[in-house]
Amino acid sequence: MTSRRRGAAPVTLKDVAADAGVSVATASQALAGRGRMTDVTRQRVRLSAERLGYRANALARGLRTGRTQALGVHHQSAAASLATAYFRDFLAGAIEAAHRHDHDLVVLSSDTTRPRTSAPRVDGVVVVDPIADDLRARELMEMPVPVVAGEHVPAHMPPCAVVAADHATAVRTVLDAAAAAGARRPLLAAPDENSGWGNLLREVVVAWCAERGTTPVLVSTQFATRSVDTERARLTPVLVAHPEVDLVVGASPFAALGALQVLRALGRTPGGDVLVAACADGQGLREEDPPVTAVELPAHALGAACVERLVSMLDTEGGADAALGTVQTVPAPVHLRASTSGAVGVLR
Amino acid sequence: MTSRRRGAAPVTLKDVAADAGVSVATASQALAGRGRMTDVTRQRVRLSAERLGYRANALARGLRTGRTQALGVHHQSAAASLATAYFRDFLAGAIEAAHRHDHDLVVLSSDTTRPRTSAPRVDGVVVVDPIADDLRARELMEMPVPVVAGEHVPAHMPPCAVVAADHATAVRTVLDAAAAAGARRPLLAAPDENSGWGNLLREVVVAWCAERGTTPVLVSTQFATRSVDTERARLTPVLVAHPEVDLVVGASPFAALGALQVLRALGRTPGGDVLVAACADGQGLREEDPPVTAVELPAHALGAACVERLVSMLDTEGGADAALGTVQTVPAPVHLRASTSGAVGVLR
DNA sequence: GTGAAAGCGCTAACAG
DNA sequence: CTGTTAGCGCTTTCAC
Repeated sequence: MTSRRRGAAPVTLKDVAADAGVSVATASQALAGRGRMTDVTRQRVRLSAERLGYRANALARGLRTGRTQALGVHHQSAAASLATAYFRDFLAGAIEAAHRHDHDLVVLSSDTTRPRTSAPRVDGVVVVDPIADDLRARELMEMPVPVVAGEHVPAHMPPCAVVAADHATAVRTVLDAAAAAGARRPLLAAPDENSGWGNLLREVVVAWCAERGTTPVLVSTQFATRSVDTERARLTPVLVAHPEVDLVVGASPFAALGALQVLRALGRTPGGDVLVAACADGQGLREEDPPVTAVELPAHALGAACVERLVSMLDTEGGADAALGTVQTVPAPVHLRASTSGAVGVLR
Repeated sequence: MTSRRRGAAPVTLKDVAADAGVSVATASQALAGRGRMTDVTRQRVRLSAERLGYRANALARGLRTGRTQALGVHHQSAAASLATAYFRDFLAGAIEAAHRHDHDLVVLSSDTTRPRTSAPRVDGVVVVDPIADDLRARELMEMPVPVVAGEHVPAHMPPCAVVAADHATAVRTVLDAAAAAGARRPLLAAPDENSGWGNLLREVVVAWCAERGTTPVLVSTQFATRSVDTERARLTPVLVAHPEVDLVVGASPFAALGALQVLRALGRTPGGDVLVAACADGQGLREEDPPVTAVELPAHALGAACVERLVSMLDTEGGADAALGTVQTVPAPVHLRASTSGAVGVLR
């Protein structure tokens, strides 16, 4: 039996070797299936190992081999973020993928008050939603460890491999749908330049407008803001000053919901004389009247894709360097709803 | 600046020592704030470390000190379980607590098809919902590492410290409420003996009945079962055979919902001539007609409490051994709803 | 005050 | 075929 008392000294390779009457080196090779030796010896070692309940010390192995079979995930305030469906689903996807490759998944301490005293014992890191002023994220991205960013990296952060939702396509779909329903002057409320996502949304909307000979009204929000009230306060003066706006695109559900409130207060009719959409779907949006058109962020798929990418970088010689700055994208379905007036349904 | 190329060799203590013109030993002590040396030397070392962007190698440190500053969580099929509010909230609580103590939280690979090849590099492990036939859980509990079980440990598993919701008090509250509304013959549908939770529920209900000179009807389910249909199929013959049952207590929401369906099909009136309750709250229960009385499992608090307990065991000499088999309990509020007929409201 | 040396448990190169 | 040796990066004891 392998059952042993808690607190008993762990069984080391030395113990196994002694028990089997071979040297540690031979024992190591026997268990790893490497090296050349008689099958008898190998079996003897294996038996000893099993009988003693031997488990290799991952620390020692990692120190020697440089691989730990563990991957890290970082998200600013990971614990609080678990309350959001996005991070939760992302994490579930990441865990599934990591376990599929027999790696443990480490949720890295996101205490931002102090830097890490030691480098995390992981082979690579996924940084979810890298935000320029997140110190821990920056710290991780500067470490000599392969990093995959889940979502675009803002300027002034070290480059790394990126896996992101295909926001460009999705947002264009939304804009086209709104244009088909008559919209001409969009307003975009998106996170400021600390967010790569916000930057991308701005780029896309500006480009789309330019193609039509117009320019969007732009409002900056904070990535971490999770309140309809804040967004409403921010949008009110802008919408008052720009009565010509006939399409409000909010990055977050909160921005879209805030816009809805402001527009109604201004006597306008969402889904009628003004259209509204969000670049990230959320429960509240479906339940509004009118339901709000939104991009479905494929959180689960993104989490899995980030880990898959990381693993393949790890498995490829020089893979991490080759991946620097390259972007892999995951489709983001668009849910067209009544708030953009025209057609209704899902576009994948 | 500390920014360095990806793939560049990590800065080791040796580099720092060389840069500061001292030995590795001195460098180590300087950074740890231990040892006796002039403040000048210490500062010089610290400066070098910072300038080079030194981060201690957690593997090497762990190998030497036996502490890794990381804790593990195990749950059978962790990834799939993230879909449940329970595990998600539990994990959030655990992560918060772990980060509070500056530990990383490792979601251990729950691939049950093969045993771990190496022991996880963690100082302690939380096993959520230990199930007797979960091989990985058993494996972890047999390792020479402190373990805290989140929920009661079934028979035939190694003993360990336990943190559990106070099901006994909660279920008695439910039973008393039902009795006050006239219920006399309870049926309990709970997971089989592989689940410590199921065992406890049975004990409590049997004891409660014994105090009233009766015995409950007992139905066994599987812990992993997450479907109303399965539960309905299981309950149908039993409820047909026992028309005298006037209170159905389901361990999971699924069992309670299944019971509701069966009872209605049999022409009975939940909340009227038969009462229904669940030992774990879930979204579906609140939305039923009548809404179903249920115990709120304090998942977040449990997750946090498990980690806190683990940390305190780690900090106490011999704390792990002392904790073996002891149970710490977390209050579980009871939501009395119309399905148990009488009073309605929350009891904490 | 500071450095040299040993060793945590493991694996990889090279002897025998 | 198997054992010996060296060393991953760090901490700790003990000399100097």
